[in-house]
Amino acid sequence: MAALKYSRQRECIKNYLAMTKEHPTADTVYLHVKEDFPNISLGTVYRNLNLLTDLGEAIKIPTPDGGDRFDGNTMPHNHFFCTNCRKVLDLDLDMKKIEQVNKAAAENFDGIIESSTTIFYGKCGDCIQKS
Amino acid sequence: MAALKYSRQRECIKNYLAMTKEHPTADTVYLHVKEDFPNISLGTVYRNLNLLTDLGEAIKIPTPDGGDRFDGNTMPHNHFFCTNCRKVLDLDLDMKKIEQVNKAAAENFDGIIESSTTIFYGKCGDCIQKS
DNA sequence: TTTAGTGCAAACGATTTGCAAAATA
DNA sequence: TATTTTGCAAATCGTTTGCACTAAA
Repeated sequence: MAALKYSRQRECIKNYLAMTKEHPTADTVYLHVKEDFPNISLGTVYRNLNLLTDLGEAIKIPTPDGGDRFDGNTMPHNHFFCTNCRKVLDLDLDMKKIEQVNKAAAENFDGIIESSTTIFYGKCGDCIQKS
Repeated sequence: MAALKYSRQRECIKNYLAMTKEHPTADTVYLHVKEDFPNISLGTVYRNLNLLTDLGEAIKIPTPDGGDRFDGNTMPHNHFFCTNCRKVLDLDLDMKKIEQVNKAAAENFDGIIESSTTIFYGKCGDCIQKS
């Protein structure tokens, strides 16, 4: 049910997610979209972010920080979380390896594995240089 | 600093984590430990759960549900999250595969990868039968 | 007797929700 | 006009924290 209706706010959020590479928090999205829609509320941002993830047009990345990050790139790929500066980066990784792991995991399991998320932890290049 | 001192509450939490396989939330731990320590507070449970994870005597598993789960089994292993009943299960998986993926990930990355967590998603055996 | 751990309750940050008004179909 | 989406504010959820008190070393 629930026929989807167009909204400029959602469009703007979608565009922002599509062009940025910084894996923003909901609040960062809010701050950015606010430039075009000064009256937009955080609630609307959350509603649309959730809607987009449900539609498969965005990805929600949980971090050890508590808050989630959002990513407009829905192609299967992996993420790196810098434990020093708390940045989230994309990780270029042969997805064949991931599929192999998924397959291996399915072998001794009586349920159905639909997907898997891997987050890598460590220090990013920037943080290493500064130390 | 901060010399560690014994506490029966912590001991009880530790024992519970050691014997259960259900990957409990902080609240579930609280409810259980309350049977032995009726006056224990949720704050104490959180403090000890965090202490134990810092000491490496427990693992904190973030779920898409928001709340974290805790695991007394600190041996490297993987977890499965049932998107239907929200249960967390252990997954028997050859850790060599995981290490391969970690290694592959490090190759094209200018930072340092210290660890990685993989969570598998799907439907567990119980939920499949019931449908 | 010094230091760490506890219970309690208040505070917190991230996210969700109810509702009347505004936008879309 | 019918239905969805919005803005706002209050509410909720999981977790953390300050403080006076108790237990361990």
